[in-house]
Amino acid sequence: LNTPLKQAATSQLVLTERQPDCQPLATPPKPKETPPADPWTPTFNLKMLISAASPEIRSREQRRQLSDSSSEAHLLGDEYEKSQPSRKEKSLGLLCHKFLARYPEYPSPSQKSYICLDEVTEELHVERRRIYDIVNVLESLHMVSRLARNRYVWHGRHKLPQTLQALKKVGEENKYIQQIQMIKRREYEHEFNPDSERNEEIASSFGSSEQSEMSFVELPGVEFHAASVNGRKYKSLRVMSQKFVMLFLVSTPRIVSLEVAAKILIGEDQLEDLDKSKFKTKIRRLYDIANVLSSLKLIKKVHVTEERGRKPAFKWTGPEVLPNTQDAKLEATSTTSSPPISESILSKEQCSKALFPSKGKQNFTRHSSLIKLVKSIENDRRKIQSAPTSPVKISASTYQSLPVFPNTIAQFPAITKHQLEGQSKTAEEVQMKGALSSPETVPKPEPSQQPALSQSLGVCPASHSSVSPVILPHPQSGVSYAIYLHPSQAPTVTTYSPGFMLQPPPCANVTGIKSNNSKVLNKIITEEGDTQRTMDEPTKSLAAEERPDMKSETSSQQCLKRSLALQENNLIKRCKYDEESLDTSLTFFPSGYLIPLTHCTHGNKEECSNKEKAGVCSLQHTAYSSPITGIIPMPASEVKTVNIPAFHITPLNIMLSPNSIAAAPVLSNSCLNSSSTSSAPNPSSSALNFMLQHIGLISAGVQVPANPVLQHVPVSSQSEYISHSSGSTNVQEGKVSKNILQLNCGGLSGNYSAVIPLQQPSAPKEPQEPQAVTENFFRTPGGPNMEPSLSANSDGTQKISQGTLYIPQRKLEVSED
DNA sequence: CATTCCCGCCACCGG
DNA sequence: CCGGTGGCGGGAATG
Repeated sequence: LNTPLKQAATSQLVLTERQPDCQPLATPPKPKETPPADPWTPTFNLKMLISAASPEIRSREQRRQLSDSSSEAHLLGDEYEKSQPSRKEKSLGLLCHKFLARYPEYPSPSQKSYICLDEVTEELHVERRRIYDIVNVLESLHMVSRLARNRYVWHGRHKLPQTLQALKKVGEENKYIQQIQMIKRREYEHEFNPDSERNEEIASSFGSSEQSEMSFVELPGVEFHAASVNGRKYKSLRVMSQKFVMLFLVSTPRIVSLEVAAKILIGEDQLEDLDKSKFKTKIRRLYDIANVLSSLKLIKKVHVTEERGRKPAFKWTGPEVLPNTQDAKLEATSTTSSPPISESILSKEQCSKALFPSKGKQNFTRHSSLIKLVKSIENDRRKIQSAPTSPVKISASTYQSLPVFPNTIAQFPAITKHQLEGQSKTAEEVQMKGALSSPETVPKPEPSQQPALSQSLGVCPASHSSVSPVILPHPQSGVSYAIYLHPSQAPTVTTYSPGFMLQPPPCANVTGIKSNNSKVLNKIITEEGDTQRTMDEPTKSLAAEERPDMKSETSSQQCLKRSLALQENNLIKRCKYDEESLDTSLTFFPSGYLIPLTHCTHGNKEECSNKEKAGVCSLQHTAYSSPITGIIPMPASEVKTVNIPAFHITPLNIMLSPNSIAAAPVLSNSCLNSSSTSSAPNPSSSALNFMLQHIGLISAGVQVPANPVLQHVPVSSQSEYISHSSGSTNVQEGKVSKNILQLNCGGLSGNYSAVIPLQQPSAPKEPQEPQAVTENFFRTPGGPNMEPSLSANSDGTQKISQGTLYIPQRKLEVSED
């Protein structure tokens, strides 16, 4: 009752009036007509321009609000009122566009532009509150920073790359990937037993999250308003926004569903209440944030369709984040206590401020952090003991080879070279380093000085390491890698992937592995929004999906829908596991193509598990291996067929006892941590794809169509095309032995074989099987070498040799509305 | 009905 | 104490 209905009534009126004359027909009610330009604002043209960018939303806009009150009298009478204030016109997204239009994306450093909230609100005709929403998220990306009351400085996108890099790093440090996995898994389980709460809530508690709690990620170069940012109980938007972004940067297909995001964000601070209302609120906030991010074109809305229906999600469309190679270098140089060099622009004072935010007050506020830490430890322990059988999927995608402007393949080489040589490079690139670590998370306040800083990289939050049981230093060394592709068992397998999957990427710098897991991945993504999407998105192409077989019905329908896929999979289909395997763990059953890559030179740069300091980390590796060339093709002979581990492999050496299933999750965590810490590049599917293209195995044009359906490209043709174009590659045959299907294919650089384990019908879900540990060993160069004890598995099957890159297949369906 | 998310109350906070 | 901030959630608009 307190909220005035305000204009609602009027608008309603207008609406109703309008409808009749508009179009009685079923045709979409949405008014297409563009409003006659009628500038009433200096910025009008700008707006128009902007709105042009966003197809949907245009429409006659303004007028109304202020102007009409007076004219309302007469206007009201007749409905020629085309002005339909419509909600969209007031959307945060549009507002944000307008806002952004006022400032240059890349303002010249010399002249800073300031933002005065009062002016903005006035010019844009919005309530202040809304501007805060926008500014807050911009602030979280360091695109603006607050100077004082009502005053902000506009930085534009200059800092964006660094920010993203920083966020990514932090995201990796938190175990977001795992958390996501966990959530999905739980969800999955719930599907079948709705009510049984089970003690699984165990799983529910996310693994820790602890650290980084409420910390706002700062950049060294960013000037921040004194105490403000760190100082108070910054409940959210800013932080939430950063975390949201982190989720994108960390998850492999760069798609995050609202639901998952909300859960994670909630879980992070207070795993206690899983309130429903809280969830709703979170979602609301996420929409707010998403709208702004969308305006920035960093993300776009999509829908993921799983068996359960489609859920709103967002896809990252922003720049990929580079591995911070140079970062490392910098780090090395600047390791010591001396202030970070970073960019010239920033002042030392500022840096220090950032690093050592004043008082520990916040620490107290965040009292919970300690508690959480403890909890997380407990959790871990529990997990170890009772971990679900299902393997955890981890995607270590630390490494993004692609710079910001991916599309052009042509650029690639150039860029690479640039990276290799250009040590110094632009200021922008350089600065990244440290400061990210959130000081406050650490239980005890750090006194002063040096440490924190630079280390973004090196320093692993103690908390993590302490918690995770198994942390192995991860040494580095050349290792051979294999790409393990998971053929989807699903009827609708994506066709194309297999085609190129088989090819050994000669020079990919692939190191990561990902294991997929359950249904989590099965989904269809529907994009909505701008139609004008260019070919790009290598990522999409690689996206893989794996699906549990069950539910074939639905999937089958989908299959029909998209005609593709069927055939090609014959081969693959065989691999499909029987239905019963649906139990989560099985889903994963490893099946796929194993592609041996070869040495991966790049080591992880530093993995400073504990002892090492950033400085120590060896960067050299990265230095010489170009992002793309990290791997040297290895002759087939050398390749050993390996069993697919349920898990993913990370550059760490991990040993698992065969039977400790529980260990899996834990391991992954530890892996993650370590991997995250290290800047070691992990392959990302996009990178791979990219690489393949680059190499010529796949033609750019062929690239997996973002939306097969839309494009109507028959799968078969596609695959053919691919194989032809690539020429050298083709799958020759597969033979099944035991439960392994082996494929051999000739590649440019030799023959490779792929192994696809088949599930034995009789085989009961073996709890243990998945756990097979995977590991690849890297020998520590100098130090004690970690002894790759692969032997982890007792039965021969379980072992995996070196790194394996597992790429789950997913069917992506993109459709825009 | 579900999804999206605008609006603005009102608690805070910093000055 | 005041006005800028910005959590937060109702419920309207839209799908």
